Formats: sequence, structure tokens, C-alpha cells
Amino acid sequence: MELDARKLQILQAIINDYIITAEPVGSRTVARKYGLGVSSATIRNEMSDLEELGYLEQPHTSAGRVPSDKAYRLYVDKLMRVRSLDDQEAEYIKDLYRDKIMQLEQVILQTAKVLSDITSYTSIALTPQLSKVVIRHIQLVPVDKDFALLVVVTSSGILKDTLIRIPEGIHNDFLNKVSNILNEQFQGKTFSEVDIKDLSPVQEVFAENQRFFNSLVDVLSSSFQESQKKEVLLGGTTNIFRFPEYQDILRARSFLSLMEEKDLLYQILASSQNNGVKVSIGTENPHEELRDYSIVTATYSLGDRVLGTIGVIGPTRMEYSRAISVMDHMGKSLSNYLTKLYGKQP
Amino acid sequence: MELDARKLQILQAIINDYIITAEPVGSRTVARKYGLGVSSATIRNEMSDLEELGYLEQPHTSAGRVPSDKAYRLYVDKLMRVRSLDDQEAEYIKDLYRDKIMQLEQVILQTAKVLSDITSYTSIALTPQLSKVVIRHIQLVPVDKDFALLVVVTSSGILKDTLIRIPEGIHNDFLNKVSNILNEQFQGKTFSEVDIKDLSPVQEVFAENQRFFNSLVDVLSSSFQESQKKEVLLGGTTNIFRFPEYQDILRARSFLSLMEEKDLLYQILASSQNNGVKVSIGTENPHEELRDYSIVTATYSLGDRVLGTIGVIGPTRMEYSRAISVMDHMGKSLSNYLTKLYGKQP
DNA sequence: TTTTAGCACTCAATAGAGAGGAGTGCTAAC
DNA sequence: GTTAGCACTCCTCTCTATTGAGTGCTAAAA
Repeated sequence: MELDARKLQILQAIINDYIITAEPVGSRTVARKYGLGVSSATIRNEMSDLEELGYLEQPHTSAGRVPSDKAYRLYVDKLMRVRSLDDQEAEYIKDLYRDKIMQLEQVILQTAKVLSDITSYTSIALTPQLSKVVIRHIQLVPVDKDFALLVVVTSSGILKDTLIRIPEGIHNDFLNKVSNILNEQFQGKTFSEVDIKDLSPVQEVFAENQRFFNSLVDVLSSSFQESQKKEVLLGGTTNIFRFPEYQDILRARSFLSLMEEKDLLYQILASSQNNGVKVSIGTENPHEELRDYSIVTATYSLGDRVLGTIGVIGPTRMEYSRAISVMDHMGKSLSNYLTKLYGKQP
Repeated sequence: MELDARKLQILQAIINDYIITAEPVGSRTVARKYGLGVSSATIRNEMSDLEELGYLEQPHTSAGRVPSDKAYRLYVDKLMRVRSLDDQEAEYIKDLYRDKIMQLEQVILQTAKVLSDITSYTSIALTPQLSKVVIRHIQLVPVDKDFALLVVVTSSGILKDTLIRIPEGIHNDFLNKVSNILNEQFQGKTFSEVDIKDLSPVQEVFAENQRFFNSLVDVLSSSFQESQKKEVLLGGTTNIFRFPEYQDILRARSFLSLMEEKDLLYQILASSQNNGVKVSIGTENPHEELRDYSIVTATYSLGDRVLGTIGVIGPTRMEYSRAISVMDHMGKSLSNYLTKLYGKQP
């Protein structure tokens, strides 16, 4: 049995209604609110068919029906018409990136905040995967007689700077020399290519300052290690309370706990590395814990290299149309901003 | 009527029991569990007195009694014996600061995490008030032909670094010159003393590079502005779910919303600027919203200058003894660490 | 053949009644 | 001053209708 036009209409009506009300939808409601010119009995028959086909589910016999993940999938792929952003939202997003120079992580954090504000879902963002990023410059900047700043600049902005203690009697010229060595060794490499052991041959340059050499190696290697670190940023975690299905303390708590599992969230987002917007509905998701949620993600890039992923998570009865258009727009705006700011690298 | 020894004993028993169980305590429980050698009827009479004196409250006639804020205050000031940390906890804290050089904000963030882990309450931390901090060094570090890094180093570590675009044809010597000018103007001043207008007289040095001058001023002033910014860090927000009195969705939600009001939290913490540990119990707190919570705070310092505040927040039936000893220890450890690391400044 | 009206049936949600129990306050005796 | 005893309060839990939204089926109408 194929889905004829009327079945589709009814299915769409049920999905629309359920997205708004979060209550199982009955045949009478469909007949009255979405006047299709047929009686509730007819709709009842159709709904029965739709259930048999796996598009609808019944929480219990005397309740209305609820769309299945399969129905949402159909809805996203075929039924729904993608809304474009309204002016206010577009303006909000534009404002975020207008004329600002922020540290990379700040940009992503702000993006997450705006995402959760606009969609009223919880937003998740992956900071850029620095292992893929090229080291542009390393420099030891003298600060005063005791301290220097080790700055590592990458093709996507600054990675990191660390205060490092310098031994007595070290001259600025020596720091410059060290900077040059570091650049020779590491410039142009990505973080995954870098190997701290490459420094060993130049150890003799440090002569009597072996302690300085060691602490430099320490700082650099922890810096490189950290660059591999997964970092997951969140926005609007308590937005989940807006939804009636999370008025239950156990559900709310389990959601909030889920949001604290950064490793899991990382995996979820990292899996969608192919450019563009991706929608995962409930059980489509490979992770058992996400069975009850839907996730809409988009990637962001620097030039044509994908750097990371942003997304929103919410109940499966998500406003897909809105979420998708927002994510699409946001991914593109963020990529634009980054590419404009950090441009093409040598 | 003054509180005699037996009344104090009974009060202490009730507080102890309520802190553990979160259930109103009845006269029989006191008689049996905390054998004072008198019958429940006697205790009942004493409890009645204690209620009249404002130390106990009754949720309803046929329930046991619950300590009032006044009782907790007495408990904290007189009754309780301050536990010292157990070895495991002390070790945990020591570990946190051992041999690590972290960015200032990282230190505070980690401190908050450990605090909430150890106490199982939610922790709040104020990042250092940079307006009181002295600028040690400003430098423009050339990164490549398009960008330089503006680094502002303060007496408490790095404040901030910002990537800044430099116009074509600017030579490193010029950047150094600019760095020197900036240092002349701002070195040794605190952020609250600094005035961006001081730069105007040197504007002519920039000659044809007025755009560069302008963007420099922009970045600097936003940097200075940001230094005044209140920043509140949290740890263990979902710990609140551990407590039976927050199994109710409304209470849990209202707590989590409260934790999102960064301005309010800032005010709360900022108000305790006198050195040492401070305890605010329920209604003692000037803020209406905190009526149901108790807060234990401690300050942390660099040398003898108070930089900020850390604290834990939880239900009024808090384990004050534990909380106070942890906060005391933590405040001191953090101050030690900072002072050792960033030491005495010129 | 499709649609519809009608009706019995199901089942969650809600309200109400009653029993149980923890705890108090009071009184009278010790 | 202390305690045993007892009536009383009031929350909590359980059990039992009652209600109502919604279904599925059947038979008649289109």
C-alpha cells in the first residue's frame, strides 16, 4: 500500500499538531481543525492504516496517535516546506558577526548562545579540530625579567599562549633564537603531524639552560596535546524545561546529565563531518541514549576545510523546518565570518 | 528564657538529624536516636519552648520540627565543631595546584569544579577583579605580514591577547615603537586608572596609518572594558538533583534559572570582600531569591590584595561544618598558588 | 466501493473516601 | 520536673468510582 494524497495530508496534519501541542492527536481533532472534508470515522480508518504502515504510534488504546520517527523522517524529506528565516532572526545572526574580532573559541561560544536563543532548543558546538590546522607561527615574547609568553598562532587564529618562567640571565636575543628554531621545526605543519621529539637535535643550543629547554618542551607538548582535545560548548541547557514532555524530573535530569557527557556529545557531533545540514531523528541516532531526541547539525569551515560542527538538540517533535533553516543559515554565516577573518593561509 | 544545656543538646540533635535526612524531626526520634536519658514527652516540652524562641518551625501540626535559619546561625556560631578535611580531600586539593601553570581563568574554573566535586554542592567562583590589577606589559607581536598579536600582561598573569590586522607595509620596527609608546602610557597603571584618551597625543606618530591607530584604540578599549566585566563561573550545577527537597521540578528549575543569572550571582559573591570565610543562611541573605539557600564563601588573594571570591550554594540544611572547612582550605590554597606563581610585582 | 453515523469498549486521568501513621499537645499521675 | 496516656491533627497512601477522550467495529447511506 502506498501513501495516497489524503494519507499524506492527514499525516502532515497530525505531525503539525503534535509538534505544537505535544499531545496525542485524535481523529476528531484532525477532522475539525484541519478540515479535509471527511468525517472523523474516515480519518480514523486512514489513521489505522498509517499506524499499520509504521508512521503513527499509540501510547495506549484510548489515546490519540503520535508520529513515529519514520513519520518525522518522511516529514523532513518530503512533506515539510523549509521556512526561510524571518527578518528579525536573520538580523540577529548578522549582528553577531558584524565587525567583531573575537578569539576563535569566543566566536563559537557566542554562536552557541545565539543558536539556543533563536531556536529555544539546547545548542551544542564543537570547537575547531585543531589537529587539522596548520601552525603559522611560534614565538617567545619576553614579558619581564622572569616571564616570557609562548604564543602559538595557527591558520585559524591563536591557539594558545602560556606564561613560561625564564631562568636568570637569559637575553632577549636568545629568546629570539629559540623562537626561530621553533619556527623552523614546526611552521607549516599541522598539529597531528607535529612531534615534540623533533626538538631533540637542537637541545645543544640551550647549553647550560637545560631546565629552560625542559620546561619549554613541557609547555609545547601539553599545548599540542590540548589541541587534540575535544571541546564541546553548550548553550541554553535549561531550555529543555520549556517543553511539556520534560516537566518530569527524571527526564529533565537525564537530559541535563546527558549534556554533561562531553565525550558522548563530541562523538555525536564529530560523526557528521560531511558538509551541510544533517538531521538525526530519535532512533536513527546510533547512540542508545539519544533515542528520545532529535539533533540538527551543520558544519562550519575555514575556506573549504571543515573545522567543526554546531547543532541543536531537542525532543523528536522538533520544529524541523525552523531548526533546519536556522542551522543552515548559521553554519554558512559562521564559515563566512571565519574565512573572511582568517582568510587563505600561505 | 535562655537556652540551657539540654535545650542546646536537643537543638543540636534536631539539626544534625535534619541535615542528614531532610525530614522533619519528631520528639520520639530525638529520644531514641540521641539518647538524652529523658522521655519523648519531656523533649516535646523542650521542643515547644524552642519553637516559641524561634529556633524551630513546624511545617504543619502533625509533623516533626525543622530548624529555622536562626537555629542554623546558632549552630554555625556556637554548636558545630569544625571538622578538618580528611586526607583524601586535602590530597585532592593539593593535587589540583601541584606543579601546574595554568591561565588564570583556567585555575578558577578548575577550582570551581573541584569544589563542587568535594562538597557535592554547586560552586560559584568570581574571576579576578582585573580593575584592581596592574598592567605589567603591553606588546604588539608580529605574526605574519597581515596580523599582529596585541598582548596585555598584568600582575596576575595574562589578561588577554587579540589578533589585530596590520596594514600593508608596516615594519616590525614600527610595531616595536608602538609597543614602547603603549608601555609608556599604560605600564604600572591599574585598569580602573587607565584612560584610552591618553593615547591621543601620540596619534601623530602613526602618520599615514590612521586606520591602524583606530583599530588599535578599538581593541585596547574593548580589552580594558572587558577587564571590568563581571565573570562568574559555575561548577556542578546539577548537583542540586542530589537533594530530596529538589526532586520537585519547579524548585529544581528555579535553582537552575537562578544559576543563570550571572549578574545576581556576581552581586552575591562580590558583597563578601572581607578576607576569610563567610556564611549566609537563608533569609540572612539580602536577596529575596536566595531565601531558601545557604551560601558559604571564601576570598582568594594575590599577596595581600583580595582578587575574588569562591563559594558553594546549597539548601539551608547544609553540612556547614564540611562546607566551611573545605572553603577555608580552598581559599588559602588558591591564594598560595597564585601568590607563588605570580609573586610580588614591581 | 467508499464514506459515515452510531455505539460499545478501553484506558488514563482525576477526584473522593477511608485507613494508617507520625507526631503533637494536654492532662493527670509519679 | 518528668512521664505515661490519650485524643486530636493532618499528611500520605491506597482503593474505588467517575469522567472523558479516543478507538474499532458494524451497518447503513452515498
